[in-house]
Amino acid sequence: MLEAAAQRFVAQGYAATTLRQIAQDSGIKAASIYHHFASKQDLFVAVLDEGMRMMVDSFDAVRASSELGELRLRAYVRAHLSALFEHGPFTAAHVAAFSTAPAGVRARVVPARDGYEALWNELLADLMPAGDRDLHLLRLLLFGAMNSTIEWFDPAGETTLDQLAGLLTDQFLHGATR
Amino acid sequence: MLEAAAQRFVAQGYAATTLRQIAQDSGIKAASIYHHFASKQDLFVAVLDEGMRMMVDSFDAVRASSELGELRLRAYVRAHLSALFEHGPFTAAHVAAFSTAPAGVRARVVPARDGYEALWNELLADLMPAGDRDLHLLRLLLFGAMNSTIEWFDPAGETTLDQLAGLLTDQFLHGATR
DNA sequence: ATCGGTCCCTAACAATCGTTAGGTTCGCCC
DNA sequence: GGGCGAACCTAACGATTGTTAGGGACCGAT
Repeated sequence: MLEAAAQRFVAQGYAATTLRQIAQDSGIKAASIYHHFASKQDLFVAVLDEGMRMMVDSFDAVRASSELGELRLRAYVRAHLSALFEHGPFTAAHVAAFSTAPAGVRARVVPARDGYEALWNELLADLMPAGDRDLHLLRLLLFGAMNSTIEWFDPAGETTLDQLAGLLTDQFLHGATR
Repeated sequence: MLEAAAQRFVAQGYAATTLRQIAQDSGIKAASIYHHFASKQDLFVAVLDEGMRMMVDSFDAVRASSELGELRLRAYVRAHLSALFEHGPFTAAHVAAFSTAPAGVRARVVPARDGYEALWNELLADLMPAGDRDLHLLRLLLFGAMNSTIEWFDPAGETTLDQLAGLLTDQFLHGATR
């Protein structure tokens, strides 16, 4: 049921998604949702929290690997994309539907979000030390590029996720000109 | 009234925005909107089309300038950001609310959207000729980075729009490492 | 055998939505 | 000065929304 909800939230956003739609996708009736969640807001928060948990898990999995230097960043980018495209609709729901939720709901997800962003800030500070450039701003640009891929990238198309991760990492580190 | 509508669509998305809200912001009643637009969908399309028109205008203004090479790209990036932050909420509405609209409404705006994207594809092909790299993919990454700024950038903050345009251009062309 | 709890149902609630019908006011034009 | 259309109003429509009340079926434990 959580998965059906996530899929709807990805495709339609928070407000446009109906509890009756989610219920039908899950093979139950709308009122039955309230046996598992106290409100639509709670259901939404549960979906987004699950999505964020998966991103952190993906991140931690790379931490245990032994890649070095540039390949290391590439592995993290690949992990981020993997959570977005390969680990169910939860993470995609977080990225796509977060901004469509009312402010009150968004605030409940921000802490988990901040935690993940902090991981990336530390990662970039670790991989690209020294220099007066603003790593926080660069991280935001990287996130913008990575997260926007859900709007156009098709993992079943010509380009593979590995290739996309490679292109993203290479472009981020060395730019579009070679 | 179009402006009030755009502001609401930016902040809340399509589905969560009520005609009664837009009407109240405009100092009229909800039913009076129907004297200017045939439906909520038409109003939304009008807002997004206006936003896209402003982006194209911004783009064309740079075309008339005489910047060369790297500075030229930077001027285009600055123009894109300018449309996003300085030319009213229409362009921001397009970027932020497009994905929150039902598919039928989105389809009506796609042509104008495609036109603008084609301008950028030509621009990049012109500025960065030769090379087997996929300019279309790189353009999507650049758009992702640029458009995501509406979610966090504050033009009244420490960093100016000029600085942000510089950082974006530099990072896109030469990467985050120097 | 019966209790408690889980899971789901039907039926309905008040609220709010986009939209329509019909009327009023105002200024412009012949 | 009579007509006309633009701009706005009030009032209401049917549909849909999130949510609640109350009940039935099944389960394992007592």
